[in-house]
Amino acid sequence: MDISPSVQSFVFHFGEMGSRWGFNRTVGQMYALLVVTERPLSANELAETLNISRGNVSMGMKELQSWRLVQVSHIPGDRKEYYRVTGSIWDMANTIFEERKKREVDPTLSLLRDNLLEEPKDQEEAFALEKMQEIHDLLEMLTQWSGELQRLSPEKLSTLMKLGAGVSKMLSMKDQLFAKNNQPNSDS
Amino acid sequence: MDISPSVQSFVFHFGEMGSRWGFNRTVGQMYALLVVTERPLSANELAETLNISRGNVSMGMKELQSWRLVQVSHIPGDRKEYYRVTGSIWDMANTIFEERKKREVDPTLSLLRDNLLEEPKDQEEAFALEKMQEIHDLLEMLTQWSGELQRLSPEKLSTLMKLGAGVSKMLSMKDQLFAKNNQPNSDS
DNA sequence: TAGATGTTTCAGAAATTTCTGAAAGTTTAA
DNA sequence: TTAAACTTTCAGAAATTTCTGAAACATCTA
Repeated sequence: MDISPSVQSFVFHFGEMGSRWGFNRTVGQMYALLVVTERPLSANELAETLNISRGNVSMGMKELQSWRLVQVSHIPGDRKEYYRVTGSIWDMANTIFEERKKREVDPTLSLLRDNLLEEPKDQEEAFALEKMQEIHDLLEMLTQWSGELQRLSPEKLSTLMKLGAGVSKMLSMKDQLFAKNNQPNSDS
Repeated sequence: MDISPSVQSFVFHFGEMGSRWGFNRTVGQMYALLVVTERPLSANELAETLNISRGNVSMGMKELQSWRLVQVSHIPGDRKEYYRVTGSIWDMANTIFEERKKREVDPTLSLLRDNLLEEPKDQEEAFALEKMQEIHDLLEMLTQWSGELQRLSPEKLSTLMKLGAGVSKMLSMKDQLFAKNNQPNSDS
């Protein structure tokens, strides 16, 4: 398959960046190509277009499926498997965040929690545990926060974004509002 | 230097995770050790404690300094250089986000912007450009948003976090507030 | 059942990244 | 100026990751 120069630069760039997001160069390229291509592509098309081996494509698709970023689809009367991305760009970002959280943050939280059960034996250990506690709390905050964002629809999110420098403002609004009611808490 | 088992597990874990955050195993270990150690450590102490070469420590400190995560400090009457982390855990998270943005997101945005200047030649290219536009917009949103968060004090952030499932609720409040385009209204 | 058309697997080759340690460089002090 | 105490550099060794391609496997059809 031929690709235009801008698609090519996009694909190469995401190959390089891909490693930062948890997959290797060729997997990043395969994903990028699928993102910007409307119709599903066969493994052979991917291999030829990107100049990589058929086996590599097979492994890459397996990995992207394990990330829930790619699905298989079939064309009636054709035995080949065709691949396409799952969902929108927003879904893509959500999925990547979620998977990375599962793979990176969750194990870290679990290790920190285990360590925090110990009693410090001396001043040095107490300091270390204090720092671990801080990291733990920070990660929990981020986790909770990102969960919130994920549950928002893209439309709502966009509204939120457009508030621009307003997050801080929103906070004081919230204070104002709840000052007059009596529940500062919005648990459900 | 001797380290307790929990510190050891912390250090090893951050060594493994470190690569996800943009630095390699030993750099991750060095940083983790500095985070949980109150007093500054010399290069030799780092090398001995982590069983790595002196040269590696030198390179690692250089890298962590380029990330603005570590600073050099001196002890009067001692010619050695001692290293310690800069700022709080919150500062650490901010710095890492900021640096990663600079290294990963900014170049991507710039590439996307360049590509988006092109006129699509056919339907396929139009689709590709559309997707690139969506990614561009998403990244801009995230960039703006994270800028907001960074400007918040940890205290305010904590308030925001405690809103818990309230972000969505807050949004509708905001709609209510601005619907009439006048001052806040105390009904809920 | 054989053969055609596809996919997956995985040993080891290739590429890349990381690490070591010796040599070179720097700074201080006598 | 020399020496001592320290740091940095970098060639190439070691470790790790990625990729290939041939063989094994799967499925369908005649």
